[in-house]
Amino acid sequence: MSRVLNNSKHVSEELKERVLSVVEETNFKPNLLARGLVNKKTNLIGVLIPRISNNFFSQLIEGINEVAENYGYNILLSTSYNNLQKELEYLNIFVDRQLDGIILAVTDFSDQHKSFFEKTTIPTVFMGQQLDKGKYPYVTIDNVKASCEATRFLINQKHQKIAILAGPDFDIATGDNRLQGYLEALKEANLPINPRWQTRRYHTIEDGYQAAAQIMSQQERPTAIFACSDQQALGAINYLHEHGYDVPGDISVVGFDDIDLASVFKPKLTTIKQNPVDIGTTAARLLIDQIKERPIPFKGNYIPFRLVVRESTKSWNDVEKPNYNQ
Amino acid sequence: MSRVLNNSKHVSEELKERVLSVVEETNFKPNLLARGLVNKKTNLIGVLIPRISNNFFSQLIEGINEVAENYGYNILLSTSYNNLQKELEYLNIFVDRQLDGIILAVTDFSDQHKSFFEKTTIPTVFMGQQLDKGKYPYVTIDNVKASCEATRFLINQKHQKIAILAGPDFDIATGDNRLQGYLEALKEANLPINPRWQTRRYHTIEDGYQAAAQIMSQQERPTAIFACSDQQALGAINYLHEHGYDVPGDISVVGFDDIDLASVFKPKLTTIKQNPVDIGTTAARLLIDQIKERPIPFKGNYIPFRLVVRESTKSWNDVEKPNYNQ
DNA sequence: CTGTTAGCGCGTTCAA
DNA sequence: TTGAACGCGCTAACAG
Repeated sequence: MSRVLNNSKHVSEELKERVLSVVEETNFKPNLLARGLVNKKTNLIGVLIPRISNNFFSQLIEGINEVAENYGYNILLSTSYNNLQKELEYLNIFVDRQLDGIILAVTDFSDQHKSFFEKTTIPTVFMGQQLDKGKYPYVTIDNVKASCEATRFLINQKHQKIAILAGPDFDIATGDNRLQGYLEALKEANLPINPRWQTRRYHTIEDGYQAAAQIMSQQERPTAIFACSDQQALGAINYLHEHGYDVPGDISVVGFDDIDLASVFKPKLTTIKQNPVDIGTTAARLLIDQIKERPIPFKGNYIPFRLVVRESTKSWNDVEKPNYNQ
Repeated sequence: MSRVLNNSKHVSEELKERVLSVVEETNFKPNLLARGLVNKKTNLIGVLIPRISNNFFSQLIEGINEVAENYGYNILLSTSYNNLQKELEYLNIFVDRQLDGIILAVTDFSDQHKSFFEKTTIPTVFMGQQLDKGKYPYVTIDNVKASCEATRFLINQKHQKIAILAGPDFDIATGDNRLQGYLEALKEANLPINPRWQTRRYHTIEDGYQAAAQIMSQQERPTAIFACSDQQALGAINYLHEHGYDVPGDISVVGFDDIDLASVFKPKLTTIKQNPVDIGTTAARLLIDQIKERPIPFKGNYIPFRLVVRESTKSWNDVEKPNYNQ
């Protein structure tokens, strides 16, 4: 029976047919739990992300789902809400449930993470950033480079006073890395670096609004803002509009991600376009390669990005200098 | 051993401690597959939705996840992309994997669905609409009522020519039901019903744009548009802006869902606010009640909604009648 | 109260 | 080539 269903060799045609007809008649379904118990395989991939209701992450999942489906895997989904304890809890659940692999978008990489991944042998792929010096396979865009490019673009547009709304403190990718790219671009152009034009906040509209408020309430104001997420960019623009600034007339704003609505928003957002679905599919393929013990070509897989120039930015040469901007 | 771990009665303190200390030392983890094989329980809930990268659905999942977590369940996530075959495929996988329960957001309810659910005994809760005359437990907002309320609001605003951008043909909730509510409100007010002011399309920005194009290219144009999703509303406004209409100056637009960005968009969207997280938590609780064989009070659970009036609508009395609107 | 054993439904091994 | 027995790791039932 088992031999027929699993396409073993050395089975006579006759027996095969006989078994299959009985299978058909009795509507027999193999018990996947029992099978898993013997095979030590569950055909289940654990996906752990900070939150689902963020377009970026949900698109990652769509990508993962697409290839997982093709290979007969299903997805066990969990969300950490950026909570370290929860994250480790779920990782342990993944182990207990004997999942075949894990795809993970962490923000922070603590010592506890480290010791966890040293202990476990479950194939794992990280998304969103390189971790522990590239010890584990990962898929991401090059955040430093992307951020550098966005900043350079503003510099080419003759902006000299550029603020950045980076991700929260613990977030390496959208915080540290993107801040780094921004600083590199500024240094490269010999522009002054002003710590007061740098904020580290969550990627929400509200936080973007607050960040803009904080930056614009200072004596010296920037002429351009580079927000490390479209959400923060939208929040910032909202603040600017409410306080009488025109975008891009008075201030240019660049976002990050190119969410659905970035091109519908007024003004249409200039932003770095990531392709999260690609990140997801690549991560899933990498994971399945690992599960099947195929050699992995590269630990680090960088997914292309590109700057999409729309209407929220303007060359500083072209704007009539407003008098409230000293 | 088993008795200790499962908190059976009649275990001496001494044995308990002895066992637990060994468990501690050897870092013993029970094999959940073997346990499931015996207990016929997986502590896994299958969630099947049309797509993840839609804020409405991802919030549903967040709600489900929240209560599932509290009860020790994990989520097996699948997406149907509104594809009937895929949907049935996944439902069968859910059965094969012996999930403890299913939460499902279908758009269509075919005969194949029907026969599937007549055969299976897995506890199931539907989200988004009542199905098969309320035979199965479901959680939703009252789409007819909500749509009626939105339309009534426009009527109270003195609009007489009101168009509707409804959901796709096969979609009962955002298509049929919302169209029905719209029609009821019009009849109630003795307003003319114009089939040319009704479209049935997907809930995307692009489709909203196209729908608006279709409606506004006619001889007689409406003065208000009720879009059955914020996405369509945004697309419609985009079209209107591009073609010289002011919103709400020339045309009022009402949306549906109150997505994140509805309040940031210009003009801020008047829309029906659903609470998808509540729908998710309620569905999950209902499902767990069913799994634990607790009696379910109501098959139908209606989650409240409310109309949020912002800036995309205006009383028709207050607008200067433009000459292009005959 | 506790040690032992049967059996959950598979895949695999060992004879035949 | 194939049938039968064994064991995956657990829980439940049965003795003791």
